[in-house]
Amino acid sequence: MMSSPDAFDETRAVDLAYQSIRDQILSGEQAGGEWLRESDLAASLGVSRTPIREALRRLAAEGLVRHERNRGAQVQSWTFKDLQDVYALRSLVEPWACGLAAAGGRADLETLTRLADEMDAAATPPRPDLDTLTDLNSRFHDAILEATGNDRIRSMLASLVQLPFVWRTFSHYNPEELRRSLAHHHELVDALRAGNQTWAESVMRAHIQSAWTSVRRESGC
Amino acid sequence: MMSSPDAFDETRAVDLAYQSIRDQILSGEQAGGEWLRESDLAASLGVSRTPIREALRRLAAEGLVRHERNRGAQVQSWTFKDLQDVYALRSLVEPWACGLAAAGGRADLETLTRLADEMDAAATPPRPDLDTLTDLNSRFHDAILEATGNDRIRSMLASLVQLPFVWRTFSHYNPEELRRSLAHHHELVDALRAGNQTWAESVMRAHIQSAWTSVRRESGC
DNA sequence: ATCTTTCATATTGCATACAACTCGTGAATG
DNA sequence: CATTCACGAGTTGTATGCAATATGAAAGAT
Repeated sequence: MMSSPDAFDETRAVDLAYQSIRDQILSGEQAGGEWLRESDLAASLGVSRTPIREALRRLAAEGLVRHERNRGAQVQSWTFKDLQDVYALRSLVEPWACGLAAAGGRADLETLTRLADEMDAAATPPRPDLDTLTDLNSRFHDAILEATGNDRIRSMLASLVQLPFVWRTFSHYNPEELRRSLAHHHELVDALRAGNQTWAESVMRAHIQSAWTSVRRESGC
Repeated sequence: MMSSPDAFDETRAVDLAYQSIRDQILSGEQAGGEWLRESDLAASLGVSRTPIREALRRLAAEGLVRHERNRGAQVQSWTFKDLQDVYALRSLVEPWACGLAAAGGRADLETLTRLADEMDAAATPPRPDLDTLTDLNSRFHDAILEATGNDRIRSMLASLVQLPFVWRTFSHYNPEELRRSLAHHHELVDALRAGNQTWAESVMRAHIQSAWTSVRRESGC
């Protein structure tokens, strides 16, 4: 699951540990609140505690695990308020970034188009492939952020989107919502191609608000 | 310099290392691009390489140092574009957060008033005390973010404001700009007390744009 | 002379051993 | 019976030794 962005070298013990633990968390294999014992992880991955510790600290910095002094790390557990906070921030920053990308005219329209098409394909099989959709979706959004030329936005939002990951946003969509979400992506490409800042910003805002509505409904709050 | 937020325990080697290295960077003692050798730091702080490594990784996650595989860590060096990116993001997020705080009405007005007054005091001596001003300022801004109730905003912006730290924003102000900046703080408290979202948001935006103008002028760009 | 190869050195990456700390358990005490 | 204290098992924190990797300079080939 979750293709590895080549910055990681599987032969390195730290990266192996980081990815493995991260996948366990994002896949829901490890429930929130679960303790992550260094010895256990080290034994199960066949490395020593040293790289495990480093991986855990990295994950703590990203907010995926909670670190307690002299007690260890546990999988971060999320509340509805966390989701609320994340979507509030995303719906402020990401539309703005999208507008910036449109105004700058540096977006990689070929890649964006390809990603949007691939998402269409991943959605059509008898059963939509949620893992692939999630992966393509995050790459689509990241490609837009990249086009802003402001790398700080990317790293800031990167840690934000991990929570929706855990909640598996796409599994909350009904067929019509999924179709609408995919349509938004194509509309975003058009807005970027037109270089229309307001249009791009508005579509992205609608896109996120729409997602938030689905997530909120499914959260039962 | 830089009062320690009690989350740190000076008896712990990691925290000692983290704070020490961080202070060296923020104070400008270590120039950008300088290599941070684990052995050197370990020897100079009287601890082993293990906690040094952990501190360096933490600083890397916060963007203060740059880590290169199998080569080590060097002090992150900043360009004008980095400053530009940071201020662009701050002037989007922080005014919004300030408006949120005003609408929420949960701001700790006593503390904010006290901080603003203390900054006035720190600015009046023959020579303004820039270190104290910087410290009080970051606490003032953080107190506003806290009032939003959205903890993610705080941690997000925390990593952003470190760069202006390095650039020692206050040393760029001329006397009139300093006076205006302090006046903004008092006006922010009034806007928050009035619960006026638009007012609070606007003052904060003006506050940041004003700072950006000073910084840009002094950067010679 | 210039380019390539080899090797010494410095540095990080990882494994392991030991120290310090946390917390539950149970005995001792009021 | 309730409370406190002490202790021991389990876990994290730190130190140290060794392996792997990168860099630069010297030697050799073209």
